[in-house]
Amino acid sequence: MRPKNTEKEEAIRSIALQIIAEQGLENLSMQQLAKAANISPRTIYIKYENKEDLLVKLFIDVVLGAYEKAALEGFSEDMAFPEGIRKIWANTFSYFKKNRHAFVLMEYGKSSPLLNKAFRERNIKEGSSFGTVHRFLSQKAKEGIIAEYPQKVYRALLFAPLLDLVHEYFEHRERGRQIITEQQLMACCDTVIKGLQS
Amino acid sequence: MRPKNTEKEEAIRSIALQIIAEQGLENLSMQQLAKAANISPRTIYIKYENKEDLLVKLFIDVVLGAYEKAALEGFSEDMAFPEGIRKIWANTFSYFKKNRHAFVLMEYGKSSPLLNKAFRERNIKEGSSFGTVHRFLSQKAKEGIIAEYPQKVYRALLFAPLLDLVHEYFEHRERGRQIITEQQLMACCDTVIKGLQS
DNA sequence: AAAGTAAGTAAATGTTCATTTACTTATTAA
DNA sequence: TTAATAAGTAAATGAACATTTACTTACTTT
Repeated sequence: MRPKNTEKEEAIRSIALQIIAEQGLENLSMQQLAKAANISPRTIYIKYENKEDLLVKLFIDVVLGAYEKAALEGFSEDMAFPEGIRKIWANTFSYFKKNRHAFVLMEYGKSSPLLNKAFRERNIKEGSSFGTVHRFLSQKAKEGIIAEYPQKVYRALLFAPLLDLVHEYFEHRERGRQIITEQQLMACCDTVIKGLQS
Repeated sequence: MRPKNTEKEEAIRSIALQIIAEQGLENLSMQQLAKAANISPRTIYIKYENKEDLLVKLFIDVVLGAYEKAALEGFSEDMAFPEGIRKIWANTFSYFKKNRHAFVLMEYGKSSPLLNKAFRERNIKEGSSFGTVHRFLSQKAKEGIIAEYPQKVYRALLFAPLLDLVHEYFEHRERGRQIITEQQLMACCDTVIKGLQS
């Protein structure tokens, strides 16, 4: 049996992300993707059932999976509250700085019904994606270190500003202006931490 | 001269938003839109140059314009810091609760390169969209009421969690669970305010 | 009341889409 | 070394796409 060429699979994935980042999810076509990856359209269908399957796998496995792993690198539930949050912020910023294309598909996850649904279904199957962070926050709340809120509220307070600043970072970087520095980002992180601490 | 039928224009806009919210921007087609609005495809082209023109006008005029107006209803630059921020949060929540379709296109504004570009160009033309809020925050920083940060950081801290919670609100509402209440939202708002205050 | 005109329609245009068909190639296991 | 088989290709398929053409309708102005 002839073995799969993993180089081609990798090309499909990275070029798909590139097209999505540059032209938008709404302008990605299978034929264009095949052409850009220098393969036949049929080859994509050997590796993915159809276009939706490709998009969902790109989003869940390549983008979300890799991001979550990177975000939690060196994080542990027994860290102090500010220490743990700062670790995740720093990890996230440094990961996406090197992976802009992944970040754009991540943002589509908020708007596209297809990706939204895939995200929900994954969370039901595998439990909440950030189980470790969930426990970390519950523990700190129980200890009285931070105010008691639903997890959704923690997530909004702690991570929404972070992702917004990553977006801003790219917005500026693409235009040759260098505005958001790691220092500013971490100052913002401390502000969020301060708001939550009792 | 036969006058334009504004009912038809309104139908195009509201049905386009509905299709985008339910099937995604990537699945909106001009023919489907015409059919759903009970008009000929040609009629859309009387009112809009092409598909991109329609999307940009929907995003900028209908969605962003209406939202910004609603968000600033009753807001004034001389309000106290917590009072002003709470007003914008309450306005935003109550506006989007009644306009879910608009919120979805708003979220696409973060990911879609076309809408992103349109947003940037509008801000250059008309000045920052939230000029009033910009001045409000600068003033509070000058008075030493809040820490000094770039406007981008204020925006990330003050509004990103709000939009994230609106997203969560719909996620729950669509599934028959009623989790995020106005009370929880405003508690979250107070946490953000507390973090920023010196 | 009738001429002028923009709004509106139905149907068609050529293009591009996702996906498949019919075939070739490369690799492994016997 | 060759039979078996999955990986891969080039080209085709029919559907759906954005947009236009050729025409009709309805309103205003005179």
